[in-house]
Amino acid sequence: MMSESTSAATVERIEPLAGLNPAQREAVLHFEGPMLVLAGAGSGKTRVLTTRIARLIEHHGVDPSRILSVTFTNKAAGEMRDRIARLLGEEPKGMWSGTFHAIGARILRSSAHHVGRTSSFTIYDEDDSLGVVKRIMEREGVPQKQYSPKVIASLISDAKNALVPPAEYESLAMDPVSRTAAKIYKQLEPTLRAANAVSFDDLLVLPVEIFRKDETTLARYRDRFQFILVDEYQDTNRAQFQFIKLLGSAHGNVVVVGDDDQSIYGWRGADIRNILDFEKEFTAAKLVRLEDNYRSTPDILHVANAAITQNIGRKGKTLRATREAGEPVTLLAALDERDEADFILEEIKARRNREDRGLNEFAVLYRTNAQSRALEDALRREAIPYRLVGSVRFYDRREIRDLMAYLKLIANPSDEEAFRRAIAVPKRGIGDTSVDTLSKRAREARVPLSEVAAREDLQESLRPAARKALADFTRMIAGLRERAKDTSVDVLIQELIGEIRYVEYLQAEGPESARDRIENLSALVNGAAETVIDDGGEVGLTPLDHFLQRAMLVAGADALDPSADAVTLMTLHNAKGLEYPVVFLTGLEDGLFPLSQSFDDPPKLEEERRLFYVGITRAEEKLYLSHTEMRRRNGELLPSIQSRFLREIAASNLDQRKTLRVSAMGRGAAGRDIGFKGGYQSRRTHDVPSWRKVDPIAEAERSQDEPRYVKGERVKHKLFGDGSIAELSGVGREVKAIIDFDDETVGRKTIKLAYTTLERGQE
DNA sequence: GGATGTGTGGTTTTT
DNA sequence: CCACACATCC
Repeated sequence: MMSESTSAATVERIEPLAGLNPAQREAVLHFEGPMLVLAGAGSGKTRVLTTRIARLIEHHGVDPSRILSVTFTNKAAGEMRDRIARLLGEEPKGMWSGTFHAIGARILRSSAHHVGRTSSFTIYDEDDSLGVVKRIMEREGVPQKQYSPKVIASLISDAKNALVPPAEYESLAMDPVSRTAAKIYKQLEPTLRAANAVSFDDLLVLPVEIFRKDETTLARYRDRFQFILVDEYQDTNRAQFQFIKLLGSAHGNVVVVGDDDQSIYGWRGADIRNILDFEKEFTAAKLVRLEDNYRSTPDILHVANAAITQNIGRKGKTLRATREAGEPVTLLAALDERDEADFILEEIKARRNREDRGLNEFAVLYRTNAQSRALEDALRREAIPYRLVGSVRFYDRREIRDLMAYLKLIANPSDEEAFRRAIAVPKRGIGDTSVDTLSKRAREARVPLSEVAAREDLQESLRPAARKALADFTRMIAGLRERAKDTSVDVLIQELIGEIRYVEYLQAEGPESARDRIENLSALVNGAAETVIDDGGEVGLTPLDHFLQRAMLVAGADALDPSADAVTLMTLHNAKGLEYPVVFLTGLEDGLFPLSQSFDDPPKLEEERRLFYVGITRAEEKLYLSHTEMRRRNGELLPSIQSRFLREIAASNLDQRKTLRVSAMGRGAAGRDIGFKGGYQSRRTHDVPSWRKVDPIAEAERSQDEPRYVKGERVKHKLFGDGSIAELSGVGREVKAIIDFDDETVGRKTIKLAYTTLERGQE
């Protein structure tokens, strides 16, 4: 295996263009000027990109340091680097490659003063930013009950990604929610600035702001990056477009590669206009289409094409198969998510033996992270190793966040979020009320929170005990900050853990959970040790800054080690850009995939369909599509309807199968016992026999067409007694009623009507 | 200030 | 089903 790839690389090195089809060759040979490459799934675009970069360097003599290559994940950036290195026989030294966020952070480090930060600014993740939003809302007296901080934060995030500044946003805000968001947005920037922090979105927005504001800085980067390449261009947002435009429009040497059919980040601000505007902004851009698919069998591609042609808004492109015919695509009906997981498990075991496959050749994909659970249970039961991508990110674990807060505070004394978290854990006699007092003081005196903590003259309102605790805390952080100057990050973390007696703290709160958590701590220490070796920061970052930055920007898929012998479990979004011989695409049920939120919103539904298309095209040899008859969702067992996406594919293209439990169910009452195993029975499904759900579509429609209850109507509930309907909301199975019950101990309740038996009142 | 318990609300996807 | 905000008590 090893020697094989080495020799392949040697061959490539001698003739890198060999084996390219005409379209690929055209894209590779293109030298200067703009180019848009529409690359279908599996059409060899990574190869095109890497070969082209290698050619720029080797054939055209372009210095690697003049190349900027933007990828969607850090892992993709690393892989691209490796492949180029193999083509060239040496590292492309000085080439910048990474995600927009990583590149933005890098630029910001050296130009931070333009936007009121220092080079050790902290990057706030979503949770941190949400915390800031909440605190501003509190300060401004905005009731969080009325305006959800999450909604406010996401409106602000949308505005940033569309490059709409606070003042402009305010002038556009008409409804109460947007007006509230505008108010918070206006305060957000000064608050972040005071904390010497930036949000994720700022990593894109602030560089653009600097480029626009400061011609010298812009010129520096524009002159440096003579050749710009952007992968996964369909998922860029407006801020990213501006970024590219500012850097690239002068010389026009910009190549973007994308596939409008795989645009799945509209909810994050990705804007399909970017593809159309590219040809407007970069006039006379060359257009190349890669439509030959080298990845999947004809059967799989057939299904993929059938699915995606249902979309109206697309440029239009058909994948052509180049591989030989293989197995048909299997459509599986399972009883519930457990049954589905069991089937997948059996198939994996069978194929592993029969076809001599490694576990890393299998991937199980799903729409939502919550779906991983049944799959994990099944795999764990049989001791089959698996790898969960994304989900609870390593850095999101509580124990890691705790320590990271300390590290952030050590690196950046102004970081208020970090201060708050660090001082709270472990408990040291300073609670929220004290911190709030200090924080208020800090704002009045216009100094960072940590300075108030260090200055006794600003703490007169505190109890003596709290003062003492605060002084100890401040001294400890100062000591660690001093240590950080000449200590490696891993050693620093170890000292920190000892200093705050963190292991003892974890053990005190639960001996059995402590084991896992302590293990994570050593993983953090190991990770820190590796990062330092890995690459020296070139912008004069301290090792700690560098470590923190990396930690904040890793994606779920970045950690994926493809060589490990384990089944991969991940969301469809995480699967972008990956491929596997055998793919299971699960949970194809209306309301889950596509999600019900997209039903009455055609653009959203099309995005869901593109996600489906992305999933299908991950498969090389064998694809399974599965759905269940019923599924547990948020602790509720709900009957499911086969996804409309499946109904769009002609049955003749599919090998249709049922699990034993589903077949048993169809035969009669016996199915019920098999279906509902102990504990699975839900009170809301009580006397609705599952096999009666053979035509759930009709049922869903029926319940939609009949507004069976009206506001004010009197009803009787089996448990809660009589009451009257105060409010009705939702459609179909989602109809909910708020009912005021006469019994005052019951009071007001919100009830989902579909599975509750209500009797009509007498009045 | 902090621990413990209860109600409530929300729940898609992620750099 | 879970996480979180809030209330209550120590």
